[in-house]
Amino acid sequence: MAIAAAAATSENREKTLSERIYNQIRRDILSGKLDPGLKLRFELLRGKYDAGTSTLREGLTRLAAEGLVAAEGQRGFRVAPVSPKDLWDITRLRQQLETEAVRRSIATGDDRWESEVLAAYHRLSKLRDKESGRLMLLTDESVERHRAFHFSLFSACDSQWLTRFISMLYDHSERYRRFSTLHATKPRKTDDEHRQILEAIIARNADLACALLHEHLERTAKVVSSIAETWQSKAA
Amino acid sequence: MAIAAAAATSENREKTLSERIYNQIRRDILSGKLDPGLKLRFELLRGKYDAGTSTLREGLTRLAAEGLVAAEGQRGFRVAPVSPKDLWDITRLRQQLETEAVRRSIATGDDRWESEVLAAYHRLSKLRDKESGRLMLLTDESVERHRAFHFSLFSACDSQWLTRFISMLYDHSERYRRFSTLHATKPRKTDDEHRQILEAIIARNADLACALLHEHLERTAKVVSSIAETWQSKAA
DNA sequence: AAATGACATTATTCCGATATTTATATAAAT
DNA sequence: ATTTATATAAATATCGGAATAATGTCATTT
Repeated sequence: MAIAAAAATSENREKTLSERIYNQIRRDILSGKLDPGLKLRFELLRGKYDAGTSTLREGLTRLAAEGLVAAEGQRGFRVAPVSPKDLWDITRLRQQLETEAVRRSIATGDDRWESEVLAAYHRLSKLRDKESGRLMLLTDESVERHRAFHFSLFSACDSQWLTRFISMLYDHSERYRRFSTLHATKPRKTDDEHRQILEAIIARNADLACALLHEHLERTAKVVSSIAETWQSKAA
Repeated sequence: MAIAAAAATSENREKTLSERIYNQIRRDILSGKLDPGLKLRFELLRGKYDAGTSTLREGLTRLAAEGLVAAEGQRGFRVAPVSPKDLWDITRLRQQLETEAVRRSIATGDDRWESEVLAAYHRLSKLRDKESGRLMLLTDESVERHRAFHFSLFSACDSQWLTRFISMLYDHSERYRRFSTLHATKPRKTDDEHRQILEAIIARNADLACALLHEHLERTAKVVSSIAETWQSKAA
């Protein structure tokens, strides 16, 4: 079910060129291929993404509404800058919104939901590297499974707006995470944290699950911001 | 300060045609001039707003990202539909986000912030109709002052993301409120509620202020949804 | 009733021309 | 040398129309 939904969003949704362009640029920003603060000139983009200016503007405008690119009056677009303050702002809100969503999920979710969480965790934990035994966090596949796990935690929450906001924040976090992981020296072991959250969910212990999730997000942000010395230069 | 900021957003920001178009259509949707579910054909819009298709698409795309218009693959755009469920979804989130923002404001706000809240309330309460003594809620001026008051409550909260989300939800709420007020028989007296919130803020009583705000939003939503029988037809 | 196919409508996209604005380089002045 | 002014270049913003593709309509056929 979750897999089908993921496939639907990445293929069925891309009916128009505009959608494709939007997703392409989006991916390139989230993956760090386009550095924060980078000026996005149309001449360049037209060649790179093979589309007309109108179509490009549409994609960029949409990304601007999401906060992934910054648009200034008559001065074009640039990749949204990053900053520690922004990271912590995002993290604080994620903590509040995601724990709220988890609570709602636990309150209304059924067995099917539980099994979905379990399945999502299973798919995520299967991503260990054969040799090192560590999770591989930067492949497209693992990024997708990581996202799927986190979202499964509150997939039983039926608030469209809550899900939407969480989704926006998650994507921004993901950019920070990827960006920092590129510069990281030693990877963190997140699997334990994920499993603990899973167990709390299955046990229907909302308080525990939320505390663990809260802490999980806190730690992630700490790791990311600890490698943030190099940011300032790029953001400028 | 708040007035200057408001003027800046409505004039300085409108450097490009795209901005103007976006704001115009936005206003027309929020004010109910464009009914929920209405198909937005380019042929029509080009005449109505005097702009080319590229520019219009840009505006509509932006509005779609905000949720004020619905965009479907190759089937164009339409004004976002309304539903009781959506209203309550929005209301629940507003209650949570705005109370959080108020708490943060009370925690960090200084005297200047307090006086801003007071001033905003004063400007709002001055809007009573000379004859009936009731608040006039549908003029542009009163809509703006009402918004200014609500946002002053947490203007000392420095979270960009929180403010942004609240802003999005507020606008959607406003559409519901306007829409229902058009069909309302007897207007509600909200002035007392506003004043009570103000007093709790000045007293720095966070719990009380949040409880009052929570209740205020609850009542507003109840009034709006009670006049919602006519919705379904329009949304279709 | 369901399926087919022709036709009109609409959405999407690109392109080239133009106006406007911003950025840059050069020269003049203090 | 720093500032100011001016000329030049570069980039953005916009339009309008043409080409393409998808969708919707409706009569006809099965």
